[in-house]
Amino acid sequence: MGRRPCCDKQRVKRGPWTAQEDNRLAKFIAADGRRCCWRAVPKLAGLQRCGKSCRLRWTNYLRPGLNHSMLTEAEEWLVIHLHAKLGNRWSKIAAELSGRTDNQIKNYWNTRIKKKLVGMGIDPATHEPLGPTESMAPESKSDDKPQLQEGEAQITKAAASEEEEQPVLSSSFLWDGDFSAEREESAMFPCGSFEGCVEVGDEFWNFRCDSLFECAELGV
DNA sequence: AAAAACGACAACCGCGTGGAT
DNA sequence: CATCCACGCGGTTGTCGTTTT
Repeated sequence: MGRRPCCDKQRVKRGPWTAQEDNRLAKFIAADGRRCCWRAVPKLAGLQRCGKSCRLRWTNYLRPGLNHSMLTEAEEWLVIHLHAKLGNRWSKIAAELSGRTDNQIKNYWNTRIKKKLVGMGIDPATHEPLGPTESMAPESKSDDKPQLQEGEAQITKAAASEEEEQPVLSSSFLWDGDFSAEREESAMFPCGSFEGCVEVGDEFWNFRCDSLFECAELGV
């Protein structure tokens, strides 16, 4: 429909941001940058970037409170679980994880989780088993009291109070991957079941896994 | 040691949406 | 109601570091 481009691509700098640019943008936004629209920000902050680029840099990298470390196992579970529920709604998924951005979640999904799921025989798009092994389907275990099987984890949203019983999210997914080679700081829980609760934003999520499963950085 | 391949992530792009006029 | 504008979202690409050959 003949939209106007977001910026003059001829005059605007592109590519990776330098520390100096980061500094300028962060200082400007911290001062009173959010009182004007993003389009005006680069001009006022003395940057040769377009407003869109500034907004992206701020929201994905410079914004206070961002967690730039790798996702924890609990966060990975949450991402997989939320993706099964929401699909590629990265911003919605990111909103459930404090200090994470949609871009971060999206990249993590595309580069790591996707491969893990494929390696486990699960279609990342549908969360259904790949190939003819239909018996692996999560729906096939819809008993009232599901007994978690080898490598299976369950995540439920913890009730906000003792009266409030209904978990907003409650389901399980198969997990028979091996993470042991990936994180040195990980702790192995070689047998039996392991349960915990992790704080994500202002909410608490319970998780449980039986049998061989690695749990890292959970702080529970 | 050098080149090629691969992986991870930052950044860009186009489109949709909602508010203002 | 139509149009403009700013912003946010999701998909894609580019860049750089690491690993493999």
